[in-house]
Amino acid sequence: MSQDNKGEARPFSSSKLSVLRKHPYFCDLDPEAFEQLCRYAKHSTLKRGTTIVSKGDPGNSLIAVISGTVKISVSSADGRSAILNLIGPGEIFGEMSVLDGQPRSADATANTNCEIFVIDRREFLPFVRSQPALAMKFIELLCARLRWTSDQVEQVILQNLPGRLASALLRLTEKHKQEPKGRTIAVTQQEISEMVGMTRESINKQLRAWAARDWVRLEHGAIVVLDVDALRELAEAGGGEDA
Amino acid sequence: MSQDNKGEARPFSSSKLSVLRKHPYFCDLDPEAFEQLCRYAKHSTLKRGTTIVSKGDPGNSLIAVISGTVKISVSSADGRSAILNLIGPGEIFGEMSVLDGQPRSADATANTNCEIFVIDRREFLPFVRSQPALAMKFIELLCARLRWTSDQVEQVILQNLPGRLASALLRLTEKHKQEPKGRTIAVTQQEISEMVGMTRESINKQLRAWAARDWVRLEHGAIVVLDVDALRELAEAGGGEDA
DNA sequence: CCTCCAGTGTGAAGCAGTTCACATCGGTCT
DNA sequence: AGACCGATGTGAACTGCTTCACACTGGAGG
Repeated sequence: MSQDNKGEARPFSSSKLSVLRKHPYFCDLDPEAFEQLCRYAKHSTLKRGTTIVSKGDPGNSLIAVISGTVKISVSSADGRSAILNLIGPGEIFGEMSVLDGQPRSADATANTNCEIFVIDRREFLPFVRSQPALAMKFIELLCARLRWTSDQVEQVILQNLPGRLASALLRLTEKHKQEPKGRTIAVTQQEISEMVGMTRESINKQLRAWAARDWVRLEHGAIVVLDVDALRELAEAGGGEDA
Repeated sequence: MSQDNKGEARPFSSSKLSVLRKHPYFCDLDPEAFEQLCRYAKHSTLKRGTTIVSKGDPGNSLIAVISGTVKISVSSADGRSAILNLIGPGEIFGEMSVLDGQPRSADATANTNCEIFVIDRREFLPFVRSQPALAMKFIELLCARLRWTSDQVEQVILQNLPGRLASALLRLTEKHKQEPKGRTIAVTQQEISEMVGMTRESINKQLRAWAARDWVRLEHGAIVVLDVDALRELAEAGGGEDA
């Protein structure tokens, strides 16, 4: 995997894990159960670009992101790749293989330098079975994932470039809705293009057109959404005509 | 909804429910639990084309298909629609809204005349909570759905027409793998086109080309896959070059 | 400070798939 | 048996996006 796996056997580190504690998936979980879960976690730091899991691998672990972002993607034989999701601090991924025992359905790579916690399937699965409340939490998580992915199918099949791009930007602002006014999405145009399944060049041209109308502002490695309503209208119209 | 909802208050009908009993989701469930589940079920018969649920509705029920097939789809403002899944006898749908309480994420319509059982959320949800084994079953179901949908995203973004079509046919043969030799898929070309997100005309031309090479045989309202390996090769190559 | 290089910006040419316009075919209903 | 309609088959024109080929620019790191 990586050459710099520090802290292999550090079972509990409450300051780091507090990031997880705050997240919707865990915030209203029984404190005792959460603490027990933490005991299984192994810490790792990863450099940008490191492969964490590969599609087809046996899925032996659940991963929680402490800092940085992880890219969930798939790639084709000819090198093109599609980004399915970006996982940020406090979120988890890899739960699907852990829960159903099937191989990994996608690749995961560190999109920036990352800190992660890894929980082994053999320890985690019995724990879920014994904690009905936690099982219900995971059901909710899977439902959320399914809605996210279904949305993506819907957009890619039904909408053209402007519509898809608008939808993708809105979906990303939803996730990152930190400050009410600072709708800054920290993604490159290349990344967006791989999320919506179109070329970077096409995405760039569309974004420039919107920037000229003050719907968005383009920064290096980031996009600031200025006019949410305009984008929402486009997304809902399917992008048919580009006002 | 529909004008011909017969048998509104028929709580138990073991002959009909045996179709469900055989299905992977329920086959190894505790018999007593299954029987109790059945008591909540209400029977309905639906004519082809009937709307069962609409996107955005509150999700108050879980639906099991006894006979016929149900189409899960979404549609855009301009009338185009995308098929997300086809649900056959013994399968269930609508579980997502029941489990997470969010609105329906797609439309469901009777693709043929159908018999269904409907289970109310208020009765079903406490039942899942009280049956950890059933909760784990639903976790597996959600994982399977997520894999199906992620596959669809992957294909639509990464592959061109031949690749997508090949992948879609393979996915459908997987579901219907009844007899080892009779790989007949009962879908119209229109339906396939809405699953892969391309026009019927384009799909028809590609299918004809394959029929000329004896990779498939075209029937009315059905496609018979003759050369699975040829299609698999195309699907894995992403459809790049069409041999 | 200067050198990289990942990220961005932009035009011209090509083509995969759409759109539109039909013809035919098969099953079902009366 | 005829009428009807959903499903299939097919060509010609059109177009949205890709492909390719560049120039630029800002920030990180020696």
